[in-house]
Amino acid sequence: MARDEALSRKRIVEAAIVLLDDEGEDGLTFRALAKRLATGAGAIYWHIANKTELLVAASDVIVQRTLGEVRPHAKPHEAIRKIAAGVFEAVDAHPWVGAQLSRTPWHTATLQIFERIGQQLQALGARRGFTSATTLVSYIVGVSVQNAAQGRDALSDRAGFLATEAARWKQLDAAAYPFTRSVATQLRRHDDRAEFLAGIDLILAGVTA
Amino acid sequence: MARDEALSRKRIVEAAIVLLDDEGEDGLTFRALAKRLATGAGAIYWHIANKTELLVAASDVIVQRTLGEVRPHAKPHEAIRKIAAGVFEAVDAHPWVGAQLSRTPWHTATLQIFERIGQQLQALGARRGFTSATTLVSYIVGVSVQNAAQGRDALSDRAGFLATEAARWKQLDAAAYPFTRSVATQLRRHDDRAEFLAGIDLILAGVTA
DNA sequence: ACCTGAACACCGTTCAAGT
DNA sequence: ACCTGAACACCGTTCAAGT
Repeated sequence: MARDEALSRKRIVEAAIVLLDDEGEDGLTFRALAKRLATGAGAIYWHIANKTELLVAASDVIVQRTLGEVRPHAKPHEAIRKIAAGVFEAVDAHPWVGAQLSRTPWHTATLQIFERIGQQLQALGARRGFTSATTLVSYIVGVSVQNAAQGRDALSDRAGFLATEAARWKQLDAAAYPFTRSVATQLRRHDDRAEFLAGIDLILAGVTA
Repeated sequence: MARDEALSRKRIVEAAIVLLDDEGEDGLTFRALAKRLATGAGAIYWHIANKTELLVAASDVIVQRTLGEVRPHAKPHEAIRKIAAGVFEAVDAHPWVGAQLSRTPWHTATLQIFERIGQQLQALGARRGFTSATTLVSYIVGVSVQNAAQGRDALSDRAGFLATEAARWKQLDAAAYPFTRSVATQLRRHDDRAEFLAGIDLILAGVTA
């Protein structure tokens, strides 16, 4: 639709998002994007400086949209969990956003997450707001990115993947990997999203300790 | 030196590390690597399947070396700080390792960090060892990656960079960014490594709460 | 002002041909 | 068994030429 509209930065970024979601990060090429926009590859450069800027703009759109959809919550602790879960799910749904967030930290997208978290920490009466917010944002972005990066192997058969991994952990050298072996069973039955939120609770326990 | 030795997986990986450190991640090409090894690009493929495998092998070497250099410490809390600081500094010195760690989580390198942290958590008597270890490792890897990613802008003139950033934060819209504005001063005087370790302490406070 | 598309300077990877 | 290097199928980006 709207294939005959004039080219614009907005249309280009939106087409890039669709392409990234459809084909993955490798699928975004100027040639493929130009084809979808029914134009030449060079035309895009009139509106966007380069591929980096395009990726930044695309992931900013996703993060902004995501945070806009996170409803406020009266309890700060619960509000922080909702923001965290929102980012986690957004990066899970758009794995290419994860790579982008870790590549350009403290730009618009991360700063918006930082602000939202910080406001809730203030409401919580946290003493060391800066350190607490930094820790939480780093954790949220870090886990989301790592989750998205491994998602591909595991997506189709998550239970099977975890079972195989757990079996591998159990066969590790007993002298070198005692801890990993001892928690292999927990790996098999764990849920990434729940584990991520448990980490949020852990950090918040430290913040309010 | 040793330029006339036979090609081997080990020599290739070591040359790749030097090249990555010298020229950055973009500097690692099979052509450049072949030139340094005084051979043809195709020769490398006899020993290494592809570029991904080469990057994984190279970052495994760095992480293994790093963890080997972290001296044990009688106090678990202090030991965890030392492991964390070791990874942080290694990724800071070899930024390309960061990208690799977040790209392939739970492979050899990350698993070794997980094991080392987990052992200390057991020594600490932490109840929920799996969740605690997962949270700490995610945080350590996440922050290290994000720190390495932004390092380039900031490396030459760290104080100036932070001052500029802090000034930018203070000029943000007051209604939309109240928290960020309120901590701008702390950004200017903060130290990345100290802040990172403060986050470790925060999480450990939650673990033992 | 904006678009086109060929051209440039690269990549990772393959593979026939050598030793 | 191992190495060579040209060739293939791509990239991001530029730019003269068009409208």
